[in-house]
Amino acid sequence: MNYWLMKSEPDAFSLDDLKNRPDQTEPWDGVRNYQARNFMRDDMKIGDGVLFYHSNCKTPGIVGLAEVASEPYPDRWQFDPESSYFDPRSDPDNPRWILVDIRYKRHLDRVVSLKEIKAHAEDLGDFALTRKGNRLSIMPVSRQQWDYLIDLEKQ
DNA sequence: GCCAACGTTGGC
DNA sequence: GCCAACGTTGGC
Repeated sequence: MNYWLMKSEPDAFSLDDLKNRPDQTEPWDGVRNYQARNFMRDDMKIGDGVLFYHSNCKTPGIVGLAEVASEPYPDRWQFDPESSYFDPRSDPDNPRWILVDIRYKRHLDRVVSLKEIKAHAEDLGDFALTRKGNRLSIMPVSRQQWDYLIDLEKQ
């Protein structure tokens, strides 16, 4: 089992939005970054743990838990010319953008903020979230980091 | 709203 | 293949 952190802007799609979806499940569409795509396409397995992170908001941080809920499959918006996610260079026979579904698990009792995570950077070790200039929207989390971050919730 | 970081694009 | 221009991300 692998662990991940996935960023979302709450104004666009929040953890509450995920919770309120039918089956509490949503395709993680709109990813147009190759590194993030590769994680979804090559490394994610059904049941993998997901830290749901709110970015670009008042208090950026981890707000809850989700899980990978599907095998990888093509993002349909890449073929829709009306969509802002349309990619005219994606070949339907060999789709460029691949996603997985994400299912809601629970909210944390409180937000574990980026500020707080940074304060524990030394304990967390190498972590994409706290690396300088990090812009990845999907990143791997080690088991140790997962446990540590969820432990912070209770402090 | 600002701006640093950084990925992508396209001319050459 | 280089690299300047440009667009986006995302913290602050």
